[in-house]
Amino acid sequence: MVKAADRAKDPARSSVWLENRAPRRGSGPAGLDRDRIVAAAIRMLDAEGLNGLSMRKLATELGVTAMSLYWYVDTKDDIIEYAVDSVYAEIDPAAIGTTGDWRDRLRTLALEYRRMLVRHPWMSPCAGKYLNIGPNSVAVGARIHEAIRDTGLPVHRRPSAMSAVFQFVYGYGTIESQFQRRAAEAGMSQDTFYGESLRAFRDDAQFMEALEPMTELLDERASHGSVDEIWDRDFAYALDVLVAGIEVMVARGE
Amino acid sequence: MVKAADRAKDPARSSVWLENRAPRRGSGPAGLDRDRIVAAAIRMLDAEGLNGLSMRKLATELGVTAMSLYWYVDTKDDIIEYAVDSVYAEIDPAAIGTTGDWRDRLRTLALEYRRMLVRHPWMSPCAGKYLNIGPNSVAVGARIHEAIRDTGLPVHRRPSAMSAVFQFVYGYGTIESQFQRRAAEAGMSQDTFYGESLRAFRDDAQFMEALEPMTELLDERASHGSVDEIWDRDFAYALDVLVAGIEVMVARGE
DNA sequence: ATCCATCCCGTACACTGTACAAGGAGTGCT
DNA sequence: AGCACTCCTTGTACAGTGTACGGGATGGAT
Repeated sequence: MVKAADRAKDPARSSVWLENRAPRRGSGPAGLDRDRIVAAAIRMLDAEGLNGLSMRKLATELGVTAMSLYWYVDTKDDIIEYAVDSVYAEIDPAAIGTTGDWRDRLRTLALEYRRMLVRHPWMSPCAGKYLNIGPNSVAVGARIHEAIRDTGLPVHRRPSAMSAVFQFVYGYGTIESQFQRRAAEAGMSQDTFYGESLRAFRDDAQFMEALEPMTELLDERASHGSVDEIWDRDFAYALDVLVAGIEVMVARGE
Repeated sequence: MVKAADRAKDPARSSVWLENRAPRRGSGPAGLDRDRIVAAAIRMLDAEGLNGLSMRKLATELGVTAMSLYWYVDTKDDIIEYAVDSVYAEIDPAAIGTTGDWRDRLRTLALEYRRMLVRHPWMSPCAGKYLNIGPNSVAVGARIHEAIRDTGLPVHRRPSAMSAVFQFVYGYGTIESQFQRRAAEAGMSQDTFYGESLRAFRDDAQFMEALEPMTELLDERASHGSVDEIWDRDFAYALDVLVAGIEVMVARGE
């Protein structure tokens, strides 16, 4: 029998979910519980960011000492992994359905996914660090797969198509959420922060040459509404591009 | 005059590059130098990952104490930000050119970008944490912009199109590099690691239901060559989807 | 000789994740 | 009743982190 501590340190362990199938449940004297721990961790991550989460602070918030947490969890990283899967539950698979136009389903999924990333800015770096395999994320993945299946693309092309759509959503949501985080940290609205960034950019003679062609583009964009509207419109348009691309491939039978 | 330490802690400072325009250069008695520091940091990041980089270890490698580094740099995060921009230089903007079919240029850029992310697995989490504004990254951005400009898309759609392509590349490169990192940490080849992951997945009754439709897909994919080939083919195909989508939008005048 | 900028280092502080061993609370068995 | 046993919680301790602060060392200019 492998001890929990050894399991946690095994580099081959790719996800808590694959090895630790029987989660420790049931609350003890302190009313502790893995779900409660993860929920508190998410609150703290939302409020203070990835670096703001520490075992001691988390434990204090739960009225307990740091080491108590280790009864329910092998590692701090495990908490984060549980938290990552937990927020995937905000994308309700049931609300998407398994029938209807695949375009609509894909768009809804993409939108929900993006919103989730923006709501939890700490998610983006995590998605690049952990495997994101858990009951909730897998459920979402299944919906995505179903939507792609119904496009009519050949089987061996589906993973690529899934990538094309959802890696894009991930990347887009990342940029957006990081931008919002920066603006919030600077104590500015998104719009003034955007303006400030632009001005800083333009003023910097060091980059003038390379930046010149881009300022035109950014100015144009800035005159088309608030930053929020820009995000939404850009995202919708990019999704249209992807859907159009998929339709072309389907028509080509490729 | 704002002191360096205050500047570093100013939450409004979005990038070292925007505020710290006159980099401290020139080597002192110990032969130290910001370029040397950043180069050593990249080596260490490549070898030991994001968590493996510490000021003390980095200093030791340079034959110096930790605090010496702070003469050339305000913060550890700054080193990472310099490192991030530095690896963008691996995508040679000159090699891409500004003429020729935009499709070819886009594909080359995407491929180089992806390779860069895979070469430096620590880059992906960073891209989600920092702004990636620096001379090298801006130069790459300019090439991307030029390629998109030549598609014939209307000006106000270009940012969206850039997002669609490069957020996808970023997301894709992230998944790929993380997968490779996991495999390496587990001491397996990519192929056996892929097989192991599949088996673990399938064996796990807890997720059977949601996973069932996906195993077919994964099996199909596994039978189509090595993991490396799968990455390449998936990526190329997804790029085709995007290019096709852009062409449709151009044709629609949208 | 003095001053000053530049560069480097030793020490110290608050904080991190977590290993380890000891304790308490509850339950069931004898 | 006493004992054993499992489940949960805690105190202490360690090695490591980023970096603030003050003090040297060096070399060139005056």
